[in-house]
Amino acid sequence: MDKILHNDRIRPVPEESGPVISEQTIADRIFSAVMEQRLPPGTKLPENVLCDTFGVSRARIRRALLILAEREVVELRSNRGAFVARPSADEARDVFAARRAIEPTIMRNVVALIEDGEIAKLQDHVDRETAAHVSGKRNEAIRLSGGFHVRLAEIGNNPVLTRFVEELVARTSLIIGLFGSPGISSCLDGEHRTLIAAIIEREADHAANWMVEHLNHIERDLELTEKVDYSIDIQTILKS
Amino acid sequence: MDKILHNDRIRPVPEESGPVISEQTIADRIFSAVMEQRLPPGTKLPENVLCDTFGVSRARIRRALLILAEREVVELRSNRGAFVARPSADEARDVFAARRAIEPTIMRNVVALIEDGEIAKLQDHVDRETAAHVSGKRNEAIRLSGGFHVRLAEIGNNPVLTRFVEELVARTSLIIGLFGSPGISSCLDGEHRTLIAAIIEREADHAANWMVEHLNHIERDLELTEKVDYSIDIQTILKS
DNA sequence: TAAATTATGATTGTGTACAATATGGGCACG
DNA sequence: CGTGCCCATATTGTACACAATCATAATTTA
Repeated sequence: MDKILHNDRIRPVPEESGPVISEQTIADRIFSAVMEQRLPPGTKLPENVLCDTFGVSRARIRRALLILAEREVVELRSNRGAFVARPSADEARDVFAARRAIEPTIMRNVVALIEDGEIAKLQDHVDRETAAHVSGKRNEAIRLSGGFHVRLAEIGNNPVLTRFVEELVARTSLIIGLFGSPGISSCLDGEHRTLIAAIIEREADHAANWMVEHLNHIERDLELTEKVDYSIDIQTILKS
Repeated sequence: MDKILHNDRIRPVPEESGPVISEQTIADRIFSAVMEQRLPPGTKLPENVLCDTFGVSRARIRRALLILAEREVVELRSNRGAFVARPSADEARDVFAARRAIEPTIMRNVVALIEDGEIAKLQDHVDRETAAHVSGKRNEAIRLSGGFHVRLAEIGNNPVLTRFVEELVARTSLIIGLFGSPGISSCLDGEHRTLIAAIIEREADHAANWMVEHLNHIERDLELTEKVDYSIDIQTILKS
């Protein structure tokens, strides 16, 4: 298990990548792994393994884990360690509600601010999404799909909202991993194209409304029933 | 300076308050102090002072500071320590834009979910705001004013959005401290009453629009020009 | 006298060692 | 044979001490 985590889920950092590696970098790498569903919800993240993986001391790993806990993608249980978060169905609904609150605004900002070069890049991005889909590269497809929303947030040019969206997109990956049906996600890149079309036409209202619809569709394709892992809940309940 | 920080800005934790004090508690206390403008922007937060203040080891203080840095209310400068954040004018605009994206949604949720008892409590809250205003208790007034928005978020019953609002309200306190004219804030509790009126009438659109207006008014009363603190910038620029 | 430079002190960053706690297996007992 | 208890082990939490870095002040020189 540890070996698998070490060798596969988080790739060891290359030796030539600078003398030290910051906790921010470590957090980002784990964050990316979560976003790409290489680290499934509930995965234990032992400090030793992460120390070996990144070649740093425990102190730095602990800071990285604390950063991730603040972003709600990692759960720190006292004296038990760090785990990739397992959002509940309620949390999932809250995450989507939050995205519906924020991302329409981002679409309006994008329509107001985007330049032609950026539009071409967005279309490129969606092309890569489609390519990943048809060639069955699931991780790649998931990464690009979330990255599209983050990219829009960046174009929207509000770092505060961008940070929120980054967090929400990562949590959405966890949610899809927990509540998603495996085959459903094949329609997402199509909707992304619809969003781009609205952007091109500079139709802020259309763009905002399509974003809400898009998020609704993603949420609707989930099975948001409490698949409680009883082995965990019994433990937690009985201890308290 | 350190003595002032120790004795006044952050009250020493009472001795009887349990054997240990968690980093979350420490972070919350500093967070509250920032929100109440007891800790002005740019204030240095030396680790050993905080150790003495809270009676804990440096390790815990460092974790608390990292939590606060993630919430963007504290800035960690490498090898120089922790400082209360000094938002730029651009950041200030972004914070208000983010609030305009999120808080109208919260108002809609409030209108949909609030119960009569909660309405009475909200009115109580605003009464206390007014009382603090007329009696000149500036800190109290600021705390209650921000707390009103957080309270609404809690009633909105979406913990994800609530956390975002908590952060944005705290950063708004810093922004008002930096860019606000001292006497302006006397109209806020009046607008809060308008918001409550819209909630009572269950007019979701009104409530949402009034929230946007309210946030616009707060932002408009600021002087969002870059008041660069040259003493700081000169240092940073000349060294690099 | 003023500016530059070095030296000193204080503060932060980091690694290591130890203590506390939870997990899992073995053992006794019902 | 199943259940409860206890001990060994592994992992996390915490404190301490040392190293690195930066700010301040004194000193020297032009």
